[in-house]
Amino acid sequence: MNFGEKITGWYHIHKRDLPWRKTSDPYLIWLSEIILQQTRIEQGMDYYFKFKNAFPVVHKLAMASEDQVLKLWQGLGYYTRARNLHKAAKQIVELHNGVFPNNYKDVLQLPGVGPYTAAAITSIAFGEPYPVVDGNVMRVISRIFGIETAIDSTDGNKEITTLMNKWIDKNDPGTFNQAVMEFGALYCKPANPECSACLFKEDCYAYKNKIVNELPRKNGKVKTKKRYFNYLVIISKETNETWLQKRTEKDIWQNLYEFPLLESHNTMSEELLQKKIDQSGFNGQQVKIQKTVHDYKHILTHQHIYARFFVLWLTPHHSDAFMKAMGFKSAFTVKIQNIDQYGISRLTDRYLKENKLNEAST
DNA sequence: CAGACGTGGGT
DNA sequence: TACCCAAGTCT
Repeated sequence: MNFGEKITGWYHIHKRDLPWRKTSDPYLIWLSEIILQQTRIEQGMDYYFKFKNAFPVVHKLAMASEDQVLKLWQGLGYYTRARNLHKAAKQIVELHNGVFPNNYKDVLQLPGVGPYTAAAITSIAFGEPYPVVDGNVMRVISRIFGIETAIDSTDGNKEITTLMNKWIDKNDPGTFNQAVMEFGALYCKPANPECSACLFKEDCYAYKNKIVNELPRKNGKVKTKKRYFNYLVIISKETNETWLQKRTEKDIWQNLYEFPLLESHNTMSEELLQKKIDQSGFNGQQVKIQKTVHDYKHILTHQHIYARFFVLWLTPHHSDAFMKAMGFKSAFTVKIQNIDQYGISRLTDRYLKENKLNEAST
């Protein structure tokens, strides 16, 4: 069986018409690859166009601020990708004179670019013979060739890479790579694969042995943690302002903005918050919890966040003292109508969309 | 090398 | 509901 010929033949007939397949610009191919890491095409598509429009060339991206890049990335998740994208653009301008590097070794040096992405970019844009090994490829190869080694192990990855190296078309590695991925996305899917219509029916180890649903094998899974986020939505009606702060810790949503946050080990009641305020040294009489918006359960891969938003009304003068007493050192005021200029998480975005801050009087 | 890191869709 | 997973990388 000539796997390479068969799968590229299939690809020429079945491939989807995707925007980043219409270009040979390594910058745009890189952009699409970063956006598509761990992300479905339907989910990343809009972002590809947004970034392409805002930053048509790498130089423009390098000139932007990180805040601008994160704002545009808002809602896509895995925000490290956005920060690295920006960092890499600056690096290309400074180290490569604004010209996108044209070989595997140099591309691999860019922040946010690992073995998969470097292989994808250089094979597609420059015809370098490096095989891609992503989730699709691991699934397709492990099923057809019967790799039973766990794919989330070093050995498993190595076995897949060896087979891809064996079959890659040195004359057109980009097409071969995309063919395997496309086949994994459209036919050899994780659940309910199209085995009855599959051109590898006669060859596929998993199909012949009736273990399609057991391959690829995987080892580990991680436990999910519960976290309790208590946001303080502080409203100064006199100035139409609220307070925000930037998440600078090495944690989720790094460098995005949010309301001042009190994280706790358990649910925080209004009474408990009131108590914390009293204990802060701030005169608790001057602040009243107007309302509490709770029941926001925000689900991340390995974290369940139970969030509630306490709405507090304070005069500008009192809110200043309040923030100081409560220990929010880096928080700052912002006009309510300007909040949408800040990059925020889906959770904060959802709250904002469902609650009008300046109509909090009811 | 195990654990982090988002979001949304499917079963 | 809970769990899986999607064109991975970094620490």
